[in-house]
Amino acid sequence: MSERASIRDVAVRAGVSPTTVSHVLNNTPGTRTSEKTRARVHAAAAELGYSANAVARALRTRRSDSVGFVGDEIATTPFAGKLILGAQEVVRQHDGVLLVTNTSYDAELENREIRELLSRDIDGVLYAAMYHRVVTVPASLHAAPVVVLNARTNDDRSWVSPDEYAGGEDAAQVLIDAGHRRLAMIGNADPIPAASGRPAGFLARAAAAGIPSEDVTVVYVSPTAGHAAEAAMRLLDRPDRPTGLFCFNDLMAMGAYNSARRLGLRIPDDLSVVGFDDLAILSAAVDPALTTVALPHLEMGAWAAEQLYVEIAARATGQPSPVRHAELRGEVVHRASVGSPPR
Amino acid sequence: MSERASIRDVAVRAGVSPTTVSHVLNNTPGTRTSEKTRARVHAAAAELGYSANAVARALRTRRSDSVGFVGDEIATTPFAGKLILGAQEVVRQHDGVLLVTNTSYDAELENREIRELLSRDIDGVLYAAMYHRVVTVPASLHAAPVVVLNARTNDDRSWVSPDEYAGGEDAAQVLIDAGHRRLAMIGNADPIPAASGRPAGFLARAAAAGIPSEDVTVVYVSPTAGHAAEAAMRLLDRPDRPTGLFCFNDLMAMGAYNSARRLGLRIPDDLSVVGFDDLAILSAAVDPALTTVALPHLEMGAWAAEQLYVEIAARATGQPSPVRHAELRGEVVHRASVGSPPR
DNA sequence: CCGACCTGCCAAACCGATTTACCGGGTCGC
DNA sequence: GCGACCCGGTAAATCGGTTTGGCAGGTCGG
Repeated sequence: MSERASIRDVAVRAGVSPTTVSHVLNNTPGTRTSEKTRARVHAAAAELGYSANAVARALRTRRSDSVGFVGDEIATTPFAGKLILGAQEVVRQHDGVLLVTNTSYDAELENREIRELLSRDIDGVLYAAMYHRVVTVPASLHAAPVVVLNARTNDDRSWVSPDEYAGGEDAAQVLIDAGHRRLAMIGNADPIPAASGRPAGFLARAAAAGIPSEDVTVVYVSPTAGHAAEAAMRLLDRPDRPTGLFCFNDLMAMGAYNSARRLGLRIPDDLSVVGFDDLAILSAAVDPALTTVALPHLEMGAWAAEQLYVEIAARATGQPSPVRHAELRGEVVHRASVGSPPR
Repeated sequence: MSERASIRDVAVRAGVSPTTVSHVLNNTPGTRTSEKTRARVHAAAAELGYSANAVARALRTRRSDSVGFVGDEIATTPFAGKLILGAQEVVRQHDGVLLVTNTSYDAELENREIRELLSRDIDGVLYAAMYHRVVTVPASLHAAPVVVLNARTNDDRSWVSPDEYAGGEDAAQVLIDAGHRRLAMIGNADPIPAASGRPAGFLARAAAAGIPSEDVTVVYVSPTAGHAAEAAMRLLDRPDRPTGLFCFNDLMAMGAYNSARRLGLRIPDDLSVVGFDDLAILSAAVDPALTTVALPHLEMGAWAAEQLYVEIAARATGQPSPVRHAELRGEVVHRASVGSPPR
């Protein structure tokens, strides 16, 4: 273990001082070193398999090349993994490392974790929510660069969230493209951004396609498969039923699937269904596989990490943090639940 | 940012030396300090909101209170989150922090990530697989404490994996308890531990319950919903069909669901189905909700972290690492896909 | 020929903790 | 009354890097 080479070892082997080794290996701007010496240093470092001790460096430079990822729940959705992965790819390019913590919606725990991160001189934090909502960044983070991920905030901080409106538009477009002219949406009655954005986009696109407003229905229910099933039952159990149905999320689409089955409606022959979220495990496994609007988790994670590095760099040069916001559009994943309208 | 109090600030305020502050705050064994002084130090630390800089401490002690979590894929399954969460709870109790990395089954990337972790003086690493298999710990980790998580290894290292045999037993028991006497299993033809363990336990328990061997069938197919559906078709499309069906995993159970539906068999009235994995999103959403054997991810994560800390402590005192192995039993999650056998 | 300036390199300070080694002063035993 | 020992505490070294502030020696312009 302890046989790791230090900068002194490299210096001795190259016949120079540690200062020079540091300058050469870091390409420190404003320093000069002859080509010959540079070569000797590089050779010595390579022979010893030297790589700088990140802890020592962090102590001196007050920069640890590590960023914290504080999430509210990491265990129950596959979303967390995608957010983390997207962020990680960017962090890796910066030779950094991700410190992941989970707060379980527990404010006290969150503060303890944040202290723990701060005591490690992290360069910044990604403050992530597992579903799109409005968060407030804890006061303990006031001094650190922070980007809010998969959420928005009223604090003066950068954030990135899904473009819910565009998602609603895209869902409508899928149905319209398939030829549907009688549409419905089972929405979410909760007061969260997605619950208003998705139907707004859906309605707008339907209107833009010239579908009369009496031919597109939106109902709002509690976001469970059970409530969605009831809503679908009411929506579908009549002769002039919609032929294209957009559900607030994939889980609710499963409720619609069940109701359709009970009513003897085949998907996609009698009814086309579009979901939201792209819970891949679920939507690819059911029969028929569910066409759905994916959430751009990978992209959001990457965007947030990029932005965080921008803010970290700004702070390093003493400039104010450039606050930015983004709403990213998800892609439609075409599977088998959408077809032409009946007859 | 830079207004964080240092140990010197505390020392000045308490009118003592940094040495004493360190002794008091860490309760360093073998040192003596008067009650009065201790009180002053604690008061000063509290007033300044002091907490030690973890980077400086790590540099001096060569112990960073951080452990690496290196996983092969973190984005595609909800398993990763549970493994991480289980580990994290233990790590947190040790005032540590988890550095999460993802290798995407890419050996070169893996080595880069490991170097990155090692350069940060991590205390040990959790080497995690997302599905139970046999792994070999990369050579670059030879000097560090390592516990293999959700996998086993032939290297001389600790590991923890699911008890596949017990899972197979439990699945059989669920069906037997419900009264079934004609059983089948759709197994996995891949050469992985789960593929042999689960059927072995299943068969053993069926035999123990006195079910004649000609009444329990096991077939092995490629682990996809499609292949499982075909297998289910063959298994179920005859009069003496089994009434209780165990599927290698939840995804394959979905295939069986589809075939049952095609054959006009109702679940659980005509056919009872037990899955494996407890992909909660999936199994709770389908109709009927799937009874399944859960994988003990949380518990494995916690076990691995505990064991890692044992090995870290051993190393600190110069003892050899106590290598241990564990196979943890998952719990049966009872939902709605198991009922009494028909008639 | 002198001073200014450049080149190439290094010694020492520093980051913030822990750990080692030691030091006054009081107590105790004899 | 003297050495041994305990008590409560501190100064300085240390971990492994980076950064600051120079310092020889050579070159160049005037």
